[in-house]
Amino acid sequence: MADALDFDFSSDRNPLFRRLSVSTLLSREESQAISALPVHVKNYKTGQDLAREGDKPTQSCLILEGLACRSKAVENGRRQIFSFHIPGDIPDLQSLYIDYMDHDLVTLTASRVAFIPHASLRELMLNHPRLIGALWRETLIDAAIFREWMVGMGQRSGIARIAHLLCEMIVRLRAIGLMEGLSIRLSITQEQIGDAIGLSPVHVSRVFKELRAKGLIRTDGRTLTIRNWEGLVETGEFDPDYLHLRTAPI
Amino acid sequence: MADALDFDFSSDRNPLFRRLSVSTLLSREESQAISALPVHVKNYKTGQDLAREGDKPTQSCLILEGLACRSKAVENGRRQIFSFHIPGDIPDLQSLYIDYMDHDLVTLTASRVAFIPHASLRELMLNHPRLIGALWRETLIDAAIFREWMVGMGQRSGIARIAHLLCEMIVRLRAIGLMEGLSIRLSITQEQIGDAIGLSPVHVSRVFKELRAKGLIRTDGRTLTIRNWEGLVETGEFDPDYLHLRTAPI
DNA sequence: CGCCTATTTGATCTGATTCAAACAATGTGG
DNA sequence: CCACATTGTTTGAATCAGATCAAATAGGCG
Repeated sequence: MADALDFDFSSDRNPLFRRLSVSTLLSREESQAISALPVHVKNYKTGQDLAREGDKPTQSCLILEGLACRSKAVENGRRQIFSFHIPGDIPDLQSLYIDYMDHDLVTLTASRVAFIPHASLRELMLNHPRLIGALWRETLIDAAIFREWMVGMGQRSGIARIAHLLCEMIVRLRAIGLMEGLSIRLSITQEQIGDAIGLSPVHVSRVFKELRAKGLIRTDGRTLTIRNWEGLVETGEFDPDYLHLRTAPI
Repeated sequence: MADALDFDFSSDRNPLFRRLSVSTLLSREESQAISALPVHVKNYKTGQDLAREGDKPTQSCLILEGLACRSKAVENGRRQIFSFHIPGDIPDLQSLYIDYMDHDLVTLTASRVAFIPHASLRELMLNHPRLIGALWRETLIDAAIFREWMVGMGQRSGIARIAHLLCEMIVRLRAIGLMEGLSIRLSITQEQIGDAIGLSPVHVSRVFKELRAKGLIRTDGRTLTIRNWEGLVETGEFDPDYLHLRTAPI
């Protein structure tokens, strides 16, 4: 973006416009209506709550910069992470039609987030019915990703699950221009990866070692570099269709 | 229903009306519009496909009788079941805004299913905007259930997962009047339970033995009887909020 | 009845957890 | 800028939950 401190919400640079454009060809009027949405941008540090279990949000948020996750704490001090959210994602769009949050939404890095009142989104959809489908679809893709994670947790081995998650993050980050060459900045700890796919942090570490040993990836701090994409895809039994992104092959 | 061979789609007996009424108080007009939807009822035997991975459905279906599940086959001959669907459920409502099926929808018992064209549903929502939220919400609850299953697969022990699933089925069946006393007819094989929560059929059997030994349930063929609801809830760490059903306590 | 499909039980094996400790990286205040 | 604290990663050893393999029962049903 032009300026790190401010966002350009004008028509075709608007992050929401860009997001919905992936699936839906938007008209000038629709695009302008989106740009006219009243947004409220806020900065967050690592580990801050964007929404908490039990909240009844009156607005949804759009990640502009940074990384967030949705998670739920469980009895024994454990927690399950349901999804990681990168710029362009609208992680709590569901709150538009589900009264209260049944999970938390937390930043994982310093982040910049735009909030859009539910009332404005509802009005937008009433005036531009095609946007109903475009937004609804976002929540459906969300569910499709959940299903894919369920397949992993239910049926795949540890190494396949991690390889799959890495493939997913690579494809998604690449789609929004956040891959540099063959590297992504994966701002997630191994413990968080474990919370997401149901493995202990210790085992995540061992699996990473194995992925490195097999020559599939290289890690340098939090930077992840692909060494063998085909191999990674095969190991993770990864098929990007469920992301509904329609990107070029790597 | 009055007649086993036919369904009453008139206003307040209409299964879709009843379903949406759980969350939304519907007006007379809305109710009539729902009743006026062109539906096409069809009977199925056990194990038939209602939709297949790769399909591009032009209608959504509503389960009237019987039981269905959504599942996805994986490489090694395994499969993951994502959800079980009981009468009143609209298991493929997502196909309204997601072009192709990324999983299968299959009957698990003889079933009776009503199909509603997507075009009619879209028109219904355009004429009655409040129904947008009512229907969208159904897909969001769907995702909420996925999240809860993810918690189970990622964080809970085998016995907790099965207890949780049993609690879920009990609460859902009870909500539609399919619990008799403290018993439900659970028309699911132990193997299918295993496919749903990521356990081998052998282990499912052992866990059932344990649940019986603990005096939590009784099984008689496919009939499941609650012996200790509190205990079952505690074992499964079950909190029905995620179902968004608002039913009386058992 | 006899076939086919579920469930149960036993024995063995293994992927992943847990506990523990060392090590590396990152951040913080003096 | 260094010393120190904190957080994340790695490695080893012991253990365990659940998988796998194999075979015996038990139910449904044409």
